[in-house]
Amino acid sequence: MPDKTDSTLPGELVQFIAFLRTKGMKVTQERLDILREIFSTDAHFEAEDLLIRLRSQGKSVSKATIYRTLPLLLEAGLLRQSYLTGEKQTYYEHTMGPKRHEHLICGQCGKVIEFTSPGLETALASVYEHHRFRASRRRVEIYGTCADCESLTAG
Amino acid sequence: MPDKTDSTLPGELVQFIAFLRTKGMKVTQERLDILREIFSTDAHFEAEDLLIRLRSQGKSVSKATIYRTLPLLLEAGLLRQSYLTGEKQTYYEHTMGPKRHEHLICGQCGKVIEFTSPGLETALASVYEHHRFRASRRRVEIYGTCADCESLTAG
DNA sequence: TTCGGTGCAAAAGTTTTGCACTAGC
DNA sequence: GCTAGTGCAAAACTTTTGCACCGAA
Repeated sequence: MPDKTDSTLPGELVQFIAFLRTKGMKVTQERLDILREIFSTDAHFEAEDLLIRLRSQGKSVSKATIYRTLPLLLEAGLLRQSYLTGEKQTYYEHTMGPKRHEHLICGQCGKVIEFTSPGLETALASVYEHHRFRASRRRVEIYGTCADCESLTAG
Repeated sequence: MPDKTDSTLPGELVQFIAFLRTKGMKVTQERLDILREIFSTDAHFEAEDLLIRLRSQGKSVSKATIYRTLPLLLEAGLLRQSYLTGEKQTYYEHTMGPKRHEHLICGQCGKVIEFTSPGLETALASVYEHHRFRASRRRVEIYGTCADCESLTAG
């Protein structure tokens, strides 16, 4: 078995293992399986999704362990909660490094348009400075109607 | 009983009643009680809170009716979902006309700092234009550490 | 009078927890 | 070997739904 701290491992694995060691927690197979599965796609997901995906890979991780692991990943900064897809359950998405983007969400067709805006960065930076706030993560979601759906309605 | 469309009624009531009539739905005492209670404070709340608040006023509205009414208020644009306070249940807050604000949320002490930013408005307006997106509501939440907690940590 | 709305209670669905067993360290 | 972590199943909670009765239009 390769050394788990091998520098060729994906960054999120290294980060999670370091996080666990720092907190004196054990690096278990289940925790690594969950992390790997989460980072295997960019999709939003909920706890149940993760269970199904893991099962389909032959990994048998219990739902309880998933529910116990997700808060760890949030705390480690590897995961963030997302509320894009649904309104009832808790949805998650992994953090993929510094390339952050915001979302325009169409209430008609559900389409999610990602965008970045230098002007937004500037405006927020000045807000942080004014409030002496140290920002770590954020959620910018704009709900409305996309161009396609708008033209359908107008048509 | 005064005419429910009396122009001296609070705007949100007029708006809700108009919404109900437009959809051919009935203007019931329960629906009005729920709306009034929601607009009686600016606090975030969840369905259960609302039930307790209504009960304490002697209004007996069932939980089922609350759960059936909240989606109507969302659809009418009088309510929006908020995820500030908790991570599990669905939290709501009423929309209070045009005075919208964004939130800085301290992960240490839980403080919520509201802010507005003309620069942010400008940046978003240009994003909408670029994507020909018609925005109706939004959520801008920045998580991090407030100045007070930061100075405590820095010692 | 007539349906849509409400309350109640049961059901459905999500998340948490107690406990015995397993596996990292 | 010691203890944290896991799986299972039950519990705790939130939200939805079926049905009989009620009340707004």
